[in-house]
Amino acid sequence: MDYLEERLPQNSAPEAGLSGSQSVDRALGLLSLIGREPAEGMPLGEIVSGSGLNKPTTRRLLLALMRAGLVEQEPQTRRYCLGEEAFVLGVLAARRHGLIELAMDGLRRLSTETQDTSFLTVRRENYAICLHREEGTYPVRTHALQAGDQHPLGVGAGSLAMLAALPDDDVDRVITANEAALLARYPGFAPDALRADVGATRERGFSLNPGRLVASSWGIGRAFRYPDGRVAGALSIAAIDSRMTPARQAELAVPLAREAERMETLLAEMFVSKRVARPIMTAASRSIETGRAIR
Amino acid sequence: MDYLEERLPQNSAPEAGLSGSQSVDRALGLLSLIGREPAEGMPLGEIVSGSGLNKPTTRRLLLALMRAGLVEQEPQTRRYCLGEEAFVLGVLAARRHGLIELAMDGLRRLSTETQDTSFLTVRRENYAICLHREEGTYPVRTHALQAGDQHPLGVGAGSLAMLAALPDDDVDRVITANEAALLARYPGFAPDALRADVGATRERGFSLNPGRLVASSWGIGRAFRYPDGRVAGALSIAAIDSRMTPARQAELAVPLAREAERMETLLAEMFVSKRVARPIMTAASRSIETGRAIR
DNA sequence: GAATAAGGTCCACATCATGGACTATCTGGA
DNA sequence: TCCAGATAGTCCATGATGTGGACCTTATTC
Repeated sequence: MDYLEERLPQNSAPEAGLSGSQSVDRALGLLSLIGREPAEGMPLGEIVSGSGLNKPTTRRLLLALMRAGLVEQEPQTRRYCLGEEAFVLGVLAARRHGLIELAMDGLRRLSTETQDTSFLTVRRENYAICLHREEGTYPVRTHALQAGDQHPLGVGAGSLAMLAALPDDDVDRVITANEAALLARYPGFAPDALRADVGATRERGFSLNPGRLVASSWGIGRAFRYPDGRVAGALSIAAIDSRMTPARQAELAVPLAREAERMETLLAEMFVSKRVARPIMTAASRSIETGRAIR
Repeated sequence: MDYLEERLPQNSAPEAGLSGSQSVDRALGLLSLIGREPAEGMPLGEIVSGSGLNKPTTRRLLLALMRAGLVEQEPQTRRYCLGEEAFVLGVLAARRHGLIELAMDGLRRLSTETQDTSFLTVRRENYAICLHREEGTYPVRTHALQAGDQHPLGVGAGSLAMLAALPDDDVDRVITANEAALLARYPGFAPDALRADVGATRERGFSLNPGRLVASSWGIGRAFRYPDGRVAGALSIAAIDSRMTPARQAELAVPLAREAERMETLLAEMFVSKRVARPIMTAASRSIETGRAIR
């Protein structure tokens, strides 16, 4: 009955507030779960175990999501994946949350100037998700990071830049929440190593991923903030190791910092002109400890 | 109790299949309703009347959507609008439904070659929604259509191109479903006028909007299909009337047709290589007559 | 400062979501 | 060809969950 019981100690929190919409929460949790998985979709069994719900309930909720077009099921594989409506909804939401649009010019400038591939990354709970990848012209390119990919906060250049931009206690909370995932799936990103990386990033002024995720695929990153101080996202540049010597790092850090600052200016303008205040409840303000949007 | 009772005769359909997830359906209906509205968001009262639900239920479902980050509420105005998570979800869904990515090159070519603004539009039930707008270089530009805008199928160049690409009985169903909205909010797009436009479009090979929506803002469009024959979307070009003489229409129709055909080729490749078959249930396969995703 | 309207919450009731048990379908091995 | 095992999907009695009338709270108007 307790959701995600295989992850959370049965009574960790005394189930603070009964939501009054259990099934909706569960359905939206499934949506997030399916989105998390790479694009080919998930089989029912995996969704069942991943969500902690039982099969009939899961299926029923999936049918509701399918009715709304947010989820689709492939006839061949019977796998469930995000639907067309989710895509359309994203376009609609982009009118308010158009970080990509805001960042596109900057990313293009970065990739043109440096010839390397640049990225826009945002935070999503304890994870970082790559929103856009702008190809560089240099013929040897790393494809370690695609739009839509997600890794624990701290894994990867942009991701680490955002982690380092958080206050200390948030850094601890995030690393603790991700500890299991880090140890299991990210060798080379032990919790202590991450803590050291955070320190180094703050001193240096930009983050550095020296090929830890994919060998020879290096990257540097820099976070930018909303006017109210919250971390909004990060810009990063990736290249093969031979194009990431300490000298070139310093060189690349200049346009990177320039574009990150420009992003902050753009955000500030947006918030002032549209009088868009900080939303009452956003993904970022939800409990950080659950580690998932579910429940 | 009957959802949307102010629109549907109380017992029009004997409530075909009880879903088994009433609240989820309702919540997702709200999501769609909020997405439909232009970006500043909707006040609670409007959501209540627009959905046909009562206030406590609406509010409770909104809270669930807010917990998931799909909806946000502005503290000042207390209006509800799409949240950051909806935007992120769209990016995730784009890995499968990346029509925009697929179309970007074509749109850039169109805008560069013609100097005018070009658009990607898709169908969403009885409506057409603009997914992307690629600016042209010509100094006088029409801003009649922005990304995220939606109009009844048939209203606007791309929209009309898609309507004309449907089989006759679908055309009738769509126009009938939109009749009230057309008469109320789209003077110049009377149902009969639309039917005539469909015929003209089919004969001509491309659709034409002679400034019907916004005076002097003309456009031509052409639909493209998935390999299985379903309409996938439409490309269109907009310009001021003086740049849309019959001669120039014919001239523009050439690159427009070329790019639409290219889209069909790209889609065919995608479907073959990824073996992505037609989903069991998509937005497009849902009942066409309700006119809304809700219930 | 009273009146109006809109946003938001409470809680008893009964409707709707739940999940154990079942069936159908697919896959691979002998 | 048939069986074993695994995965997908459905049924339906039960009671937990979502519902909505009534009420409270906060802004705005005159």
